[in-house]
Amino acid sequence: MDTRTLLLEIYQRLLNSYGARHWWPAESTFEVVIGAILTQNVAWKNVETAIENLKRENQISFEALASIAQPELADLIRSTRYYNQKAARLQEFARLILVEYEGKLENLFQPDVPELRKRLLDIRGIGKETADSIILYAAQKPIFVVDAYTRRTFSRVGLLPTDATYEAMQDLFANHLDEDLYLFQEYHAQIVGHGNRVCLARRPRCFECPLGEYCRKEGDLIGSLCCDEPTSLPD
DNA sequence: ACCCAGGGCGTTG
DNA sequence: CAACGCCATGGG
Repeated sequence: MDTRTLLLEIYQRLLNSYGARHWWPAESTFEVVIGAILTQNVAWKNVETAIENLKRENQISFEALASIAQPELADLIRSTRYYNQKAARLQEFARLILVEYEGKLENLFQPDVPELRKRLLDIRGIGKETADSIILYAAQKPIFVVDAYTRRTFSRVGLLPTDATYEAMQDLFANHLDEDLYLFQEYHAQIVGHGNRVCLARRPRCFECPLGEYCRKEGDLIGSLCCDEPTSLPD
C-alpha cells in the first residue's frame, strides 16, 4: 500500500471510530488564537481554566489584553504553566494587532499562506506549531499542523522516525495529501483526539485502538499494542 | 512523590 | 541546525 493510501486509511479509521470533531474548541477566532498560544506544552484542561478566567474578567479582546497589567494577566492564565512568559507574549501580540492591523485579525490573515506564516513566526511566542494552528483553525487556510501526538502515532505506524523533525512530519502529509482545508482540520483534530485517548490514558494495551494492525514497534507488527510501553499495566 | 501535557526561545557546539 | 536549559501548573 502506498503512503497516500495508508494516510487516508488511517484518517478514515480515526474518523469512523471517534466521529467528526469539527475543531478547534473555541467560540471565536480570537479564542482560537489565544488558545493556540496558551496551550503550548500544557494540557488543554488548563487552557480551559485560563479562558474561563479571561471571560469572567472581560479580557476577551485585544484592547483588554493590551491594557491590563501584566501581573494581573499572568494571574488569570496561571493554570497554563509558563504564565509569566505567556502573559508577556500575549500582551505583546495584542498590542501588535492593535498597532499594525487595526485590531482586526482579518487584516493579519489577509496574505497568502507562506507570507502569513512568515509574519506569524516573526512574533515572539509563536513558533511553527502555533503559527500553523492559527493558519489552519483561525485564518481557515490549508496547512497541515503536526505535533508530538503526530510523531508518536505515525512512528508507530512506521511512516516516521521517532525523532522526526517538525518539517519532516509536515512533509509527510503535504507531499501525499491533496491540499484541502476540511481534511487538514479534521485529520489533525483526529490525531490529537486519538493521542488524548491512547497516549494520555495510561493504557499500554490499547485493544480498541482503531489503528490496530497498522501499529508497529521497531519494525515489527505488534497487533493491538499500539500505545505506550507494554509494561505498566498489570494484565 | 513522580510523571508529563496539543512548545518556544536563547544559547552553545 | 541539533542539543540543551529555561519557563514553572495541575491532574492522574
